[in-house]
Amino acid sequence: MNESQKAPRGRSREATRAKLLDAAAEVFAEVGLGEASVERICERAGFTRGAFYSNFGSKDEMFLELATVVARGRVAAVRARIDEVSVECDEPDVTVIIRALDVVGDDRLTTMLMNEINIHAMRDREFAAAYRAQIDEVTAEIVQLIDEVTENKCLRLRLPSADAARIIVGVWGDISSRAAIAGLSPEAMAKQRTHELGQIIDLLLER
Amino acid sequence: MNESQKAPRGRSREATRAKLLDAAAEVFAEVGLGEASVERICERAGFTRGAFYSNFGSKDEMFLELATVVARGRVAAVRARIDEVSVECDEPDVTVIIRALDVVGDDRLTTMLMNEINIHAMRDREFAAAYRAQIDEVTAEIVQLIDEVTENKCLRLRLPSADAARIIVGVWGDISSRAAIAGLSPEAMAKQRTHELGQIIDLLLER
DNA sequence: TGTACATCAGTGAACGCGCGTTCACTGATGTAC
DNA sequence: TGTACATCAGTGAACGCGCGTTCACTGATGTAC
Repeated sequence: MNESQKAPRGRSREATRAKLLDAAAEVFAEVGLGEASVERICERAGFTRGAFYSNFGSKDEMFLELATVVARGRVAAVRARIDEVSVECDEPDVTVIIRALDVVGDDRLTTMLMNEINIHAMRDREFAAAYRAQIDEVTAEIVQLIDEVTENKCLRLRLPSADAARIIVGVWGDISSRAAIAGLSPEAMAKQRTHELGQIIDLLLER
Repeated sequence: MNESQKAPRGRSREATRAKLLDAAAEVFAEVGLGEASVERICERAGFTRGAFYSNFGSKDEMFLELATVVARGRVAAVRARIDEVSVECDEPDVTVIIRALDVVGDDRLTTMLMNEINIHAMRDREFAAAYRAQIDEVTAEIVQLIDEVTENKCLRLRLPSADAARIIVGVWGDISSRAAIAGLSPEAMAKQRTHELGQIIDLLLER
């Protein structure tokens, strides 16, 4: 409260950066890195192009920063969700895994942005290395979650949990992409995801 | 032989179109639709920009045509490969499915192009409809193949073959993407794909 | 077969628009006395 | 508390480059006689 009364310089600069990054996330998702103009990003954020270059070195540099922020955010979101879910039900069910993956904000636009980041990683070896590290972190979280759940419920996997996690993360991405292409509503998207992830988890479990 | 002696007008025009499409496939894969310049495509194909606009209405129009050609080619390749494999061994093994999927030319660049097409489908509803139809065709081929193999070998699936095919196609795409990001050599890529697809197929089979 | 003409695929110069980027400036915020 | 100055986040005009697209032209190929 009393922090926002004055809005000190550093704070408002941070806010500008954040607004520009948010706007860029949308525009990059909508039209891709190449077609996204700095003008369009700034317009959406409510600033002029000067503000952009006062905060970022170039369009590409900003894309890399955004990609890092998004990837870190994703790791944090999954981590937070896992803690939350673990607290909610101290005797976790298998569906906990699904719920943990149903990260907030994993909608059409986010899927498109993730795909854009993904393909950029294919094109830029240096960026790819950093990006893979982030993916590995997410996967590691899922591994831990799987181990926790299977142990608690005395379930057995048909594959090492690392492989299982990799498959789940991969299928998760594929489901999101197909849902985005199909133009499903957020609810339909969530339902489909739950169903298909459920199938995969069933497959992964020993009968 | 005697066909190429004269190279009649229609023929050479077709060849020009094909060269431009091939070059475009590479450039779109390398840098994406937005960053790909008509100049760069023409340079690689060995033509001037005039030739481009003599053959295609615009850059976007060409991208759509390319996407259609690639998708059709993919359907044809899987179909051909399936026939080929079926003929080779009249008592097919499960690995037949894997071999059928290891379509020729499914390398780094193709994966990047497929991802580019994929994300374009997320952005363009009309194109998405046509694209989904092509994917469904590929999936239908896989369904048939799975049915054939499982019947011949008296194997049982833990899921309806339609779901199994969808999972296989999805995982296949995910594996290709990760391999492209990891910058694996074609051989390493193929090996990884075989291994991971093998895992999935094992999961799908009743023990 | 040879000649005159028609066709048209591909050339390359030109256009003008929009882009990424720069920079001199402004005015709100923070500081010193 | 009030005043004078310093700072610097964001403004907006300007630049020039490269792009997508156009079009008058060329010369190789095909056709008619």
